[in-house]
Amino acid sequence: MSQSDLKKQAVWQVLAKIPSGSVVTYGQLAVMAGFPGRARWVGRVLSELPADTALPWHRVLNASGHITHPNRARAQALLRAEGVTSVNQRISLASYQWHP
DNA sequence: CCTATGACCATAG
DNA sequence: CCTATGGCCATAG
Repeated sequence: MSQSDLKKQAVWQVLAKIPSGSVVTYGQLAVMAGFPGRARWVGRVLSELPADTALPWHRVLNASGHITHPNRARAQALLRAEGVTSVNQRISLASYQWHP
């Protein structure tokens, strides 16, 4: 078990707790996992998730409420099924952002 | 060691 | 809205 694996697990655990119908930003996820200022790294961790993961990767957006994931259509479809709507590719963080 | 590259971010213009 | 800049940092070459 390497240190980097443990750090990634911290991210996965926080991600798993994000409830359906809400979203968080990469920066927030980084803070919640205990790595403030490392949003970029979090994005990298998510990019390594297997395609068939059960984790809600689609609930993570960039700071401006845009889906940055390569497969935007899929992420948007999943979010819409949870009641999260977007206007012009933009999601209102004010309305959906998760506040633990 | 150095450079390049990201599912990023805040700020400035 | 857009680009540029500086910061962040693991990974790859």
